[in-house]
Amino acid sequence: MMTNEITLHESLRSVGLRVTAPRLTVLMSVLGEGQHRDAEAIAVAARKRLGALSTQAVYNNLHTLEEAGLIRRIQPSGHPARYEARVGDNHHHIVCRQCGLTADVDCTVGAAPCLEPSADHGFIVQEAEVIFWGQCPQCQQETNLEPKG
Amino acid sequence: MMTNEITLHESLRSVGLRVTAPRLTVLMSVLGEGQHRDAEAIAVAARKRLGALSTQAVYNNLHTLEEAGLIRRIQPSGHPARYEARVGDNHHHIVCRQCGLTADVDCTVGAAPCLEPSADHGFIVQEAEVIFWGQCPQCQQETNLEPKG
DNA sequence: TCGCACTATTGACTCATTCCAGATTATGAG
DNA sequence: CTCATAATCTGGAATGAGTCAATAGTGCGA
Repeated sequence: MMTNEITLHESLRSVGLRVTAPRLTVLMSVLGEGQHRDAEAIAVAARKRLGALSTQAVYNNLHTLEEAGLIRRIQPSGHPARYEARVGDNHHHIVCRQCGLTADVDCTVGAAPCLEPSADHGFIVQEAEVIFWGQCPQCQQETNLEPKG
Repeated sequence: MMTNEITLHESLRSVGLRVTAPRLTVLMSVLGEGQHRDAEAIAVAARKRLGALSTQAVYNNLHTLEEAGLIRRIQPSGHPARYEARVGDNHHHIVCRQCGLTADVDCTVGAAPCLEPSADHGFIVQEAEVIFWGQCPQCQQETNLEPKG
């Protein structure tokens, strides 16, 4: 706990960011249990520790931390943006169409597979993003319980 | 023109949809020039032909047409949803981070590449979506014109 | 031709996120 | 340690994309 906090403190400083209670807490909330949380969930978690925290501060810090490369944002179609701690490795995500639950997926192919589009239309390609769409275990159960589809 | 309209009329009927002027026009606007347009652009294009059309009707029809499989929706992170006509083949998209311009990309690998995630976490995987992020030619130029990055 | 289920319209409303202006505060220089 | 200041936080208003709900209108099969 304490140790962890000191470590986070250092990683903030190492990327040239000021260390504030809100920032530290937001970072902890992204890194902590229940990965791939959205801004709202992160705000709730952070407020639980700080007592109070403005929504704006949550968004500010999420952006700042993302720009600094400490966290990563994923925004699945039709769901609010989610944030995760794993950065640097290129893994993908599987998202539940119903509830938006998101999980990590390591690509079987190992190396980034189709990151070289055939025709790039003159675009400079910076990054490839792969999202698997499906249904999470929880929603599968709920669907099965209903008599009609 | 006329011929085209008759064809669209038939394809609507073939999927069991009623043919109304708004619906036909929205479909034409998605299919027409300037692919990958967002709802707003489609509404503008449709109004140009019809004189008037409610935003709601545009959204209703986009959903209806998508459910019927006549058009496809893509929603790149941070940009409004875009619609395209190509359906059935599995191609991907390259999106400009700055302006959101979207283009089609056929994957070099041919068959869908990494569509089999290693660990699915109990998810039922329905579909894989690949988005390439980059910078379109237009925005490249504008970036180069600015002295500072 | 008629009726009704499907569509369109209008306007209010939600949700995630951003903008703004003023109050606080972390941090480096002295 | 103290101060100045630029970065950060707060509260509230605003935005933009999209949805909901009720009423009016219409395509199309009988």
